[in-house]
Amino acid sequence: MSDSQAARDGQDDRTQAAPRKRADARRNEKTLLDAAAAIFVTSGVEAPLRDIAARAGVGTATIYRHFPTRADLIIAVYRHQIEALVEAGPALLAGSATPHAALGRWIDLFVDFLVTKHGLAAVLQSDEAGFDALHAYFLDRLVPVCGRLLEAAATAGEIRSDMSALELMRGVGNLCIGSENNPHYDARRLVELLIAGLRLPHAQAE
Amino acid sequence: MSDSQAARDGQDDRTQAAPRKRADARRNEKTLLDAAAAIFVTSGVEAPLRDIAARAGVGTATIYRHFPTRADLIIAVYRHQIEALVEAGPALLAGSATPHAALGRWIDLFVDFLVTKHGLAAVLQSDEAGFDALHAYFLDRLVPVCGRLLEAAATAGEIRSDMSALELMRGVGNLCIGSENNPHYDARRLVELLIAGLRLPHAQAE
DNA sequence: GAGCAAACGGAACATCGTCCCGTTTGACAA
DNA sequence: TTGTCAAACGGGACGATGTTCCGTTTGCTC
Repeated sequence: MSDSQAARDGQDDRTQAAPRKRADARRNEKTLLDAAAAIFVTSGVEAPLRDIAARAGVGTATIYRHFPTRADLIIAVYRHQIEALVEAGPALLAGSATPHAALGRWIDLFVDFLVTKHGLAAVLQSDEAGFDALHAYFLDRLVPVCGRLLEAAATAGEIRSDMSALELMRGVGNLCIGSENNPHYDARRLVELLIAGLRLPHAQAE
Repeated sequence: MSDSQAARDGQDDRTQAAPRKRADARRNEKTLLDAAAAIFVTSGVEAPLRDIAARAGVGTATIYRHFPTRADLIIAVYRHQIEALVEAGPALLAGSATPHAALGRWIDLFVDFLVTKHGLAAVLQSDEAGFDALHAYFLDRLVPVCGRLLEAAATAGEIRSDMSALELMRGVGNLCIGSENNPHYDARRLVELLIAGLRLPHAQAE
């Protein structure tokens, strides 16, 4: 639907239809998204807006100007993080020692993203259709990226090749359920074990 | 841990071990539970404590004295409502025109209870074990009561007899998911239809 | 570089959770 | 029954957070 379309060529929509924002406004929006993503990871999606504004170095009103409700902010961060994950895939593959190392780092970023994703689910309880659209968009964008990382690692003989990207991402997602504010459950560690478990016995240490 | 133990033999702990509370304290606790249950139904489990205190006719500090955290209050209301549902079953059966009418009214009370139950799930995200214990307690207590209502209605020839209490309660529970603060989804109406759908064609109007 | 509208920052305000403290009240013994 | 005291109470104070307002700044355009 229009959601996925808007998401795909988002910037075109904005620079095309809208009367073009001022440069500082565009800069602040991006700064806010980065700040919010970082704060969400450490403090959850219910973190005080003051904290986010402070990290971004802007006033609280600026957040309201760009994102009228918290749901708007979370959705924007969600899209922002998906784009970041899409770009991070090839970059990590090119910049890491081995494909498996790249996969591990990408999954780590993916775990960060899941905080936002789960927060989004909590915020969008009432909007089943909207959430489904965002979920479909998330799958469309990230499954291929994860698939390419898996494929590269499998081709290099580092990991077993019978694991689909969808299956892996579901597994990671499930490991992270209910891990917020729970000191007795370290999802990230378990995810690390899962990724480590993908390795084939004869693979070299990275 | 102690939570699950308290869940199993809750009242015994209180009347047995504790040095017996003052009469006004016991009275206020009960009043608070009733008030909170009512407020939860209309405003959800996140309702301001002031509202609950006001309805109960007590000060806000009194809530903290009885229930240090909101989770404690929700858990206590949860137990309180379960006991109320257990007692309501036979009472409705005795006082209603037909078993089917009693079943309908009981399910209506059950829907009220689900607001608390779902709120409890949200609050106890981190305490998987504690929630499981409370969930098991809920099933232990209510499935037989609902079963007796179903049985009575089936024996009276009012409803089909191939519906288990567990299945019905699950269905009702699922109908009520995500219905909070959602103006486009009237769970109670759907539940009514479900209960109406139980009737056998030849059953007399109640 | 001058003017204007857009955008900004931070303080003011409103709401809610939490805690404290002076007062009231129920329980129990004399 | 009455006196005593700890338990319980009410409500206001306080801190944290969401939201809005307004004077100031900043980036576009001519």
